[in-house]
Amino acid sequence: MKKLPKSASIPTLRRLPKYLHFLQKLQSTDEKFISATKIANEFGIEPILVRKDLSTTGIVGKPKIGFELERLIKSINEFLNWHSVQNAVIVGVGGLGKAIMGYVGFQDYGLNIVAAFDSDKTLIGKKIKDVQVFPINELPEIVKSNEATIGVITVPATSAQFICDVLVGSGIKGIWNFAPRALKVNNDVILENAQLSQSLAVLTHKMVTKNS
Amino acid sequence: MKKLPKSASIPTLRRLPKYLHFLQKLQSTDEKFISATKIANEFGIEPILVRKDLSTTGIVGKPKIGFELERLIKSINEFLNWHSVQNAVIVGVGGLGKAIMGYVGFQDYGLNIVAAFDSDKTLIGKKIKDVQVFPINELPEIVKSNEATIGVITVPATSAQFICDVLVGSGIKGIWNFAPRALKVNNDVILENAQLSQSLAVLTHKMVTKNS
DNA sequence: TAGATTGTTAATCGATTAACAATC
DNA sequence: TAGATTGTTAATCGATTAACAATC
Repeated sequence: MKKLPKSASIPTLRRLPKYLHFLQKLQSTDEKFISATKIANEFGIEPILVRKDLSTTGIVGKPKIGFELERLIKSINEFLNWHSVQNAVIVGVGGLGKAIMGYVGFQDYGLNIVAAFDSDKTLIGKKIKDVQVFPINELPEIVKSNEATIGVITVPATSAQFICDVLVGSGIKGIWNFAPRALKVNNDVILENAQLSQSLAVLTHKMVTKNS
Repeated sequence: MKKLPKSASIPTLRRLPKYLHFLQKLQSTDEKFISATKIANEFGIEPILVRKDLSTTGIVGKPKIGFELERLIKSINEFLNWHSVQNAVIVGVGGLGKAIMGYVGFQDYGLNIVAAFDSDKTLIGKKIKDVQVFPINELPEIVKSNEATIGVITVPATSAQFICDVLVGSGIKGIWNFAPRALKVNNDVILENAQLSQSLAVLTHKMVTKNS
């Protein structure tokens, strides 16, 4: 029986994809092992922090040698559940929605966008990078028939909560919210906010205070 | 003499925009005051955490009444430096680049994108939502003549470091990096990573472990 | 006045860092 | 063997939470 992964802190979860990108880049070289020290140097952080993060994923390294590259990549991918494909739908085919629909990199994260939805009739029936746009009223049926588990919200703030409710009502288990609005969901649904403003706030504030 | 804002923790900086969105929504009602308790309830967090965050921005509230809505919004905006306009350039006019160029909401964050750059000759000279696309070799001149301070990187991972170096060499003070690659910058340049994978990792991992 | 809320000070909690034995 | 690196245990640091006097 496969044991369930323990949960990790949010800072750890946010660092793991960074490591993964670096490790995948290394795959094109002929390195077979990588040490936590080398990873830490790449990101300017402490080696012990990398060791802790990696051990959270369940991997065991070899003293003096480090971690086997292939196994480490596999361990992180499995820990994040990126090794299995999750079907997702996206609601809101504006600029950001189109960008997400067209981003092939999500395949690396196991995210498979099976359908898009929008209230704009001129968009319905069109395809953006192989993903077809449907009217909102077909959402519940399409979510169920595709066994989609993740709903991506890229609608304007004013309709975000309504769309969220439709998604959750259709059986969606995880909401990835890009709309600048706080959403309310049941306890059994995971909500992750991905507003660009959060990241921009860190940048602009640090720029002002860097000399104080 | 205006005193420089103290620096805040990253968790605080990431929460402030959320409060701001909520407060701006409240502006359309006739509420003039808001308490930290009400804000906390909106986001399901502790009131004392909101009070600490708000006091970091320098605002002082009134016992029993709360915070004056207008002044609170102003205080957060000034703390994040969103009240003054920062000129920015964006490099990489792919899906995500176009989405960011077309997002009018950045005006609320004081971000003014003055020019875009791409190596694709078929894009050069075109305009996406009033932002013109230029060749990379014109970047230093345009950054300087516009006094741009922020560089947004939406190019593929393989060219991200090269573009970053060009931006920093042109005098850019803050890098907002969307490319899935670790970048190296000088100490006097602020780097903020905004990879979608960071946020997705939190979502997908939590979905797997929610019952453990 | 009584109740609600602020802001300060102290306590707790959790994440990061340090120390070090084990080991390839 | 000696040096480098892992993984465990303990210490430190910083963020969150609790307690409570001040006050509109």
